Amino acid sequence: MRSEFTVAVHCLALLAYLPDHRASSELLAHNVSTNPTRIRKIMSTLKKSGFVKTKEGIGGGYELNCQPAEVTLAEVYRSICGGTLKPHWSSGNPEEKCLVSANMALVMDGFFREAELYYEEYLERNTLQTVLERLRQCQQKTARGETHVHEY
Amino acid sequence: MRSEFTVAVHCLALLAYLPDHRASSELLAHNVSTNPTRIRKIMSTLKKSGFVKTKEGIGGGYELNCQPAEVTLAEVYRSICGGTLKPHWSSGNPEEKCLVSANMALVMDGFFREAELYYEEYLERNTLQTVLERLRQCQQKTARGETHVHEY
DNA sequence: TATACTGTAATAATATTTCATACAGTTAGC
DNA sequence: GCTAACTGTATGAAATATTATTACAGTATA
Repeated sequence: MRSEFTVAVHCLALLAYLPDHRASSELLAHNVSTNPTRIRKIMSTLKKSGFVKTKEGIGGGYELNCQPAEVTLAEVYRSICGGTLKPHWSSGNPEEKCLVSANMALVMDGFFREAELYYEEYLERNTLQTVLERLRQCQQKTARGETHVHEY
Repeated sequence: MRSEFTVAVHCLALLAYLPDHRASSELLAHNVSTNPTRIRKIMSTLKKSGFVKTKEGIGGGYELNCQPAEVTLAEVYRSICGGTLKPHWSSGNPEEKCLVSANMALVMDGFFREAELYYEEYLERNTLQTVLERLRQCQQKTARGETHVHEY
């Protein structure tokens, strides 16, 4: 579920990076290395949260609907997979009389929920702009001085 | 992988809770609601990190080897599943010429690694003692005034 | 009206997680 | 020494979650 967050950030970053800030699900899918259906599902969620606009029909696709410097990763995270840091599996058994077994699931839920807030606090400090900056830092490291042909 | 953390905390908390701080993998497995093999694997890791002592043979089992108030959840977390917050799936394709596609995996890795530090920072503030306290709070809420028979 | 899109459902393929079984090695007590 | 009750670990099966594929209805453009 957390890889959906990666995909969402990737798509938003790519839209921010592209000169016209627009792309189809097929183009996004190829760039992300996944399939268009997955992209459409995730972008559909991002649309509901207002990060992108969509246009159906010929010449349609997805268009960035926000300022890269103003959208934090925490907002994207919550939109896509907030509350998913706790594991699916739960420990103990509520039917048991033992204090530990009966309540451990509940207690751990609390810890995971609170820890997630700290997690989000970090994401809060980073925006789509930060992502673009880090991408450009990669470029400087791997191909200092060279110019790339960008094949979207 | 993060549910292993839950199991580890559960086992350590139970050992801390039990009067003699000792239990076999079978007893732990039943209390946690899982199988002894899983418990032994996790406890084996906790042993290597020094949180518990083990004794093989008749009358053997696991024994707490630390002070509940001094062991933070962050230490347990790192012992069991540090570095597992980033998803298995990676976005993009390093072979692509596009800056975004080529480097997104690397950039997201960085974010996940740093976010995990914030996550651990929260766990740092909580110890096995905290877990026991929260368990007792559950008891107060659900069965105020009643005495429980504890069937380990 | 044909074409190129999104939105979404349904299902297949794959990967991960959890469980079950088995057995070698260890220790204690008889 | 022998047996019984443990841990440590390997291996494979079962259950579950994730990702990919296919299909098609709805929409906008030319």
